[in-house]
Order: sequence, then C-alpha cells, then structure tokens
Amino acid sequence: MAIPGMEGMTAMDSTQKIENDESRSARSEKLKQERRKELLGVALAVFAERGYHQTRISDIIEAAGVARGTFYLYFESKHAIFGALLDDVLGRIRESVVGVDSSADAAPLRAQIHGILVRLLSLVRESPALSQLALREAIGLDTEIDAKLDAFYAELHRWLSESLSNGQRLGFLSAFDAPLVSWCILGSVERALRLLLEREGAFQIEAIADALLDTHLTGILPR
Amino acid sequence: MAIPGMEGMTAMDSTQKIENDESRSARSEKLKQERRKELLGVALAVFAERGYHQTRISDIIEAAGVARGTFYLYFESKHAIFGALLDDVLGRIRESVVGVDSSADAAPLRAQIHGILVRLLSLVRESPALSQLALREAIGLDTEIDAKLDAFYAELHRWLSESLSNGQRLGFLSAFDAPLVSWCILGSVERALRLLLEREGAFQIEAIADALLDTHLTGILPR
Amino acid sequence: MAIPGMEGMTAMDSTQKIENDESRSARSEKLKQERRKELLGVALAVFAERGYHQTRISDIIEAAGVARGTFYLYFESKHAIFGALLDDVLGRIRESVVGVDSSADAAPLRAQIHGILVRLLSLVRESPALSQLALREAIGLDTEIDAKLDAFYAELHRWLSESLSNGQRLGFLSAFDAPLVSWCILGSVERALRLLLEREGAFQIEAIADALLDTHLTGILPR
Amino acid sequence: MAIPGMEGMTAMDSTQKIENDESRSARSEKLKQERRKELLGVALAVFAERGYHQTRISDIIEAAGVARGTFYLYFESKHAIFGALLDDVLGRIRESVVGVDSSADAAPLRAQIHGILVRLLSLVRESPALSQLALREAIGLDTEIDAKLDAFYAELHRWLSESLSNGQRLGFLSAFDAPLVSWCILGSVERALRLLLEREGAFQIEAIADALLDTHLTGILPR
DNA sequence: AATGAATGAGTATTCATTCAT
DNA sequence: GATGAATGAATACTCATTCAT
Repeated sequence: MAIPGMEGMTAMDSTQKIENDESRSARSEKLKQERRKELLGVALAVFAERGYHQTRISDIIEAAGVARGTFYLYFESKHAIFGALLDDVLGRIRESVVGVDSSADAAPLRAQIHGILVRLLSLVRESPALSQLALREAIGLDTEIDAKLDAFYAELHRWLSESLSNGQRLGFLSAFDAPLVSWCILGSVERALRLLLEREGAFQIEAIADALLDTHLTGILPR
Repeated sequence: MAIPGMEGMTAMDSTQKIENDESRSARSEKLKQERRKELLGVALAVFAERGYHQTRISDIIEAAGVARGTFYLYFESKHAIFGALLDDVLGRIRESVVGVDSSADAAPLRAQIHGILVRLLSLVRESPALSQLALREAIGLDTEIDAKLDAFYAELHRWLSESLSNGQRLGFLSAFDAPLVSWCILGSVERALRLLLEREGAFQIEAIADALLDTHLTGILPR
Repeated sequence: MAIPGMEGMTAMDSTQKIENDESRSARSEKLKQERRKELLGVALAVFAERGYHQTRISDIIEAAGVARGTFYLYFESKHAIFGALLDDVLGRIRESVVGVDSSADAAPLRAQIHGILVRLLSLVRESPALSQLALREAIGLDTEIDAKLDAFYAELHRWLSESLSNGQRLGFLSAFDAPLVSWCILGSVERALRLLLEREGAFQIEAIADALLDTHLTGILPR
Repeated sequence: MAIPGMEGMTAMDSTQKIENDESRSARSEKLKQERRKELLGVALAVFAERGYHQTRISDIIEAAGVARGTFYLYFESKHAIFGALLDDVLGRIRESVVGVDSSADAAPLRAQIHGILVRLLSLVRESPALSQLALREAIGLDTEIDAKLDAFYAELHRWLSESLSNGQRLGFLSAFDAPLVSWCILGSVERALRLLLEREGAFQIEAIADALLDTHLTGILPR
C-alpha cells in the first residue's frame, strides 16, 4: 500500500498549497504504483499462459484494459516487465530461504530444513504462474535474464554450500564435496518444484519435502 | 559401389547399367545425407551460440555456405531443424542410459550406475552444444518441443523409477517413495550436467559422478 | 463539435468533458475513415495499373506515403483491401441497376432500360479503374473472390430474369427462355462495358446503349 | 502422330548410316513431340483445376512424372506452356468459326450460324479445361497474354463485323451499328460458353444456340 | 536427353516501440 | 498522465529457373 520510505512525508505541513501538492503527488504516486502492479499481475498471467515469446504487448494491454502507450509509461519494454516479474519471484524465493538457526535452543536441523522446503513448495503452489516464470520461461531467454538467473542460483548455491560446510565443521554432516553436493541438492529441489508446478495435485507438499530430505540426508541405501 | 569416373570403362550391359544407376543414386543419396548432416552441424553451432530465437535462417545458411532454398530442401522449417537436433541429442542420452544388469556375474550396482553417469557427463563434455540444446535452449520454446522434452523426461523417470522399485523389491534399497525420489535424482543429474556445461573445466567428471552417487546412495548425514 | 483548441475555455463540468471526448473520438474516427479511403484510392490506382499479382504492398504504401505497418492497421491483408475495393464497385453497380417501374404513369420501358445502361456505362467511364477491377482483375484470382463475383452475377441474373419473365407475363415480351436470354444479355452488357473500358473514347455511351437495346429488343433481322 | 512437314523425310536413303540417323532422329523427334503433348495435357489439367497462379511447376512435373529439368527442355517457362495451351484453344475456336457460305446453294443462313454456335458450344463441352483457360484463367494474367487474347477477340470481331456488314449490304440484315452490335453478340456468346462451362449439365447446347440466335436475330419484343 | 539438387530474388506480414494530441 | 495511430525494422518461407552430372 504505502510506498516504502514515503510514509513520513504525508505529515502535516504549514501551508495548504504545499500540503495539497504533496498529498496530490502522493496520491498520484500511489495510483501509479497500483497501476504498475495491475500491469504486472496481468502480464504475469499472460506470460505464464503463453510464454514470453508468444506473448504480445497487445495481449497484456488488452487484458489490462489500458492503451498501448500507457504500458510504456510504466515499463520500458517487454523485456523490462518480464525482468520485474522475475525479480519479484526471485525475491520471494530468497525470502523463503532464510538462514538456518544453529543456536542451542533452535528447532532441530531437520525441522528447519523441512520448513524451508515447505515454504518453497507452498510458494509454487500459491503462485504457480510466478513460479513458472522462474522455472521455465526465464531459461535461455536472454543473456541478461540468464545472468540474473545464474546469479540467483549462485547465491542460493553459496548459501547452501556454506551451510553444508558449517554442518561438516560442526560434525553434523559427513565429509563430502560440499559445493558439488549443493548443486545436486539444488537440482533436486528445482525438479521437485517443477513437479508440483506441472502435475498440480498429484503430489503432497509434505510428501515431497520428506522425500527430498530423506534422499539427501540418509540416501536410498538401507542403513 | 562403382569408383567415380570408372563407370565408362566397364561393359555397358544392362546389369552394369542398373548397377551404375544404383551406385549413382546411392552416391547422390549419400551426398544428400552429408549435406543434411552438415546443415545440422552448422545449425547446432549457431543455435548453441545465439539461442533459438536469436538465430536467423540467414545465420545458418551463411555459416553453411548454401543458398536459402537449399536449407528448405533439407528441412521444412527452422523449427524442424531444431527438432531434428533435439531428437538427436535425446537419442544419444537414451543410449547412454542403458539398463542395469542385475545378473549374478554383473558388475557391482554402484559401478554400473557410475558408468551411466560418466557416460552422460562425457556426452555433455564432448557435445556441449548439443547438450545445451536439450538443457537450455529447448525449454519453454514451444508446445511441441515442450511435449517432446516432457515425454523424454517421463521416459527417463519411468526407467529410473522402475529400477529403484526393483532394487527395493530385491532388498538392495530401503523403503521410500520411488517415483518421487526418481524425480529428485533426475533433478540432481540434470543440474550436474548443466554444471559441467556452464563451468566447463571447473569440475571433474569422476568427481561429479561420485558426488551424485554418494549423495543419493548414502546421503549427507554421517553413518 | 468543440472547436479545436477551445476546450479549455469552457467550464470543465462532466457534460462538457463527455462532449469533448465524444467530439475528439468522432474526429479521430473521421480521420481514420479518411485514411482508409485514401489507402483504398491509392490501392485502386495501383491494382488497376499493375494488376493484382504484380502489385506489391510496397507499391501501395509508397504511393500512399504511409509506413508498412500503417497499411495493416487498416486492412488485414493485400487480399482484404482488394476485396474491399471489389465490394465497393459491385455495390455501385448494384445501385446503378434499380428496379424497373411498371406502373401506369412510369416512363416507357425502353427509356427506363436505357437509363440503366447509361448509368452503368457512365460508371465505367467515370471510374475506369474501379470497373477494371471488376471486369478484369478479379477474374480467376481466387476461390473467394470468384465466389463473390459469381454471387454478384447470379444476383444480376436473377433480377434480369425475373424482370423478363414479368414482361412476358404482361405480354410486353415474346416467349423465350428467360433465364438463358438473361445470361446472353448480361454477356452483351459486360462486353459493352469492357469495350468502353478498353477503347476509351472510341464509342459514345448513348450509341452503345442504343445498340444494346436495339439488338436485344428487336434483333438484327429487318422487320 | 506424324509431324507436319516431316513425313517425307523417312524415305529410303542410300546409306544405312544416314538412314539410321534420320530414322533415329525422326523417332526421337516423334518421342519429343509426344512428351511435349503429354506435358501440355497434364499442365492443362492442373491449370484448369488450380488456376495459373496457384499452379506450381512442381504440380505439373509431379503429375507428369518427369524431372524438373525435363520440363524446361520442352518449355521455356511456366508462362510459355500456358501460352502454348492458350494458342491451342484459340486455334480450335478459330477453326470452329468458319466463314459463312453465301452462295445460292448454301445452307440457309440461320442454319449456318446455328452450326457455328453448336461447334463452339461442343468445343466447350468436350474440352472444358481448355475452354476454361481461355474464358477465365487467361484474363488479366499478363500484358503479353492479354495482348494475345485481345488480338483474338479483335479477329473474331472483325470477322463478325464484316459478316454483318455483308448481310446489311445484301439486305438480309437491318441497319445498325455493325461493329458495336458485333461486340454485343460476342459478349453474349462468350457468356453462353461460360455458362455451359460453369453449370455443366444445366443447359442443352441446342437450347443455348437457339436462344442466342433468336435473341439477336429477332429480339425479345413480340413481332 | 534426362535428372534433380541448388539457387536466390522476391514479399507479405508482425509487433515492439514512439510520439503527437 | 493517457491515448492509440503510426512506424519500420526484421524474417521465414516460396518457387521459377539453372546447370552439373
């Protein structure tokens, strides 16, 4: 609703004139943000349904009920609005993957990881269109988009790799090539998310999270 | 099988005539296949470098040194040549993934799986362009291509899932959701292949194969 | 109907606003129709000069001084603009051929028919390009166009055939195969129109109309 | 069968060599003409079915079962083979329209004209494809083709016009603008032929010929 | 003569983006 | 801000014709 960093600016000023101007611009700014969000939502739906290349600007503006030029008032290009959507979903994924609390009174490690996985899977279930953007549409689109995705995965990988290394240092985990195994795990998770996306309803989030955990924690050989 | 330029030196009986005709048409057929393969090779390189959408037919024919019409003599469309390349790489991957031999005198299971992984990874190392086609370019291109890829992964998954189920039945493997875990493993392998593709030289094939095996066989928890 | 540049000088109540909007959209609609008509006119000239197949979209847009895309803003395709022109000319011909008034105080039959012929011939003289479209260019172009032409001629034929049958019933005309003779007459008229088109200036409209009338009314044998 | 002007060349010569060569070349010439005719027949069928522009050289050579290059051995171009076919049909029409015999012991004028019309209509019935070429496909194709058609019609017109003038001079026909009326009659006939072509079976040749004759000879007014 | 692989000029149509109103 | 008419670069595909074998 309120624009971050703008909240304080609506405080009463001494002159009516300024107050009016400010409140007017604040209001218009608000309207602008709302329209922007509406466009983002519409574009998301269209991109998810038709794919990036099959989507025409016309599809978006028709669905949004705005004029052609209006679109370019809010986004520099087709590429830009896709980038904005991608940033959005990548941000949400980032938020789902918070650090593991290794303090004494923290939840058991397994439960924490389980939570992360459930959050990720729920994100896919609740925002399938957005997820599809990151998991399918964005791949191989563009050097710029590719770089963005690569950076994101690198970031995830760094976080996971360091977590695993920590676990190894603390003796929680066995000795293995942490960076390499991190990529494997990321791959598993990515495929699991895609699974939920493509075969909606065929799998339970809990079941997937457990399968991911068990496979990677204890493997498939009998103990 | 007549030697080029030697036909006139033999008696011109009807048999010879037919033979000549056959050899001539066989030769032209051979040339045709060569031309086709050359076009495929060139297109592969261009697709891998620029991506499907950034690739124009002009790029391919210029690189191949043939005329515009010649391209369409061998492939119905840009889409068709991409499909042919994809079929090619999917076929190669299929060949790399042969059945596991569970007879008494067979190699140990681990060694067999290790072999499969090494074959897959080698394929990526040796044919990075072709691999990139399957792992990046083909994703989200087209409903038809998508269906082809989906079918391929479904096939891989079926094979893996049944293999795991077999292992469980024989007591080699612990109890787990075989279909789900199969997807996880496929995800790991896919990411590992992509890793080799993107960070060429940063990883050793053997190391990756081992990491994949260990993670999934015994997990990352200490035993 | 607001005067351009005057809008701001009137009170900005909602009624005015709507009126302004309406006049603005009406004006733009008018401009659009004008642009469309201009394109039709230019295309007509080019089609008449070069023929359908020899005419490229470039010819039309260059002559019209608009951009490529603009053309497609007004017409779906080359075929579509030709169809629109054909509809235009067929409509005009239809208008030229009004029903014959057989009431007691009507003009004599001969004079009425003479009038129809003169109108048709004048149409050709005044809009030779348009006429050429219907009489030459449209023939054998396309199944769709063919169907349109056939339907038009069938309509003309039905009208003429019924008129003749009426005349026979009323005793004005002798006994003959009305449908067949109608086709003959249509053929004569068509050729006469083509004559005027191709040998512009060599014949007088009145002379042609008289010749057509006399030939079909009383024949070429002496009475 | 035999090539006009070539029959005498197969007479016995003194030397075997020459005889062989000549007979061989005569035979090959014969074969050549046969192949040419076959191509013409096939092209005719295809042109009639699909129309000139929709017909591809591929359609013709596939239907004829010859190679691409072979076509160009017999005809310079697509345009040329169409021209040859058009010449053929125009020639046949010319043959159908022979001079009217005005000698004392000749058949009555009406019967003679009736014969001409029946010949023309029969030509259309027996060679609808060929007729369609002249009556539909050839129109507006090309300046060259147009000129050929125009010249043909002019020729027909000249013949008819002079015949009518003769009749007038001899008192058989009333006074009218012979050239103009000739065009009207040509138009009627043309349309009648087209009628037979398009509504095959709906009309009898005799009926059409009679309708044409009656309309133009005595008109549609009661006598 | 016959073949058919190769050629390459030719063109309708699309669609992201701009900009005058 | 909003509009939507105008823009024009971009491009896959066709097909008549040639020519080496």
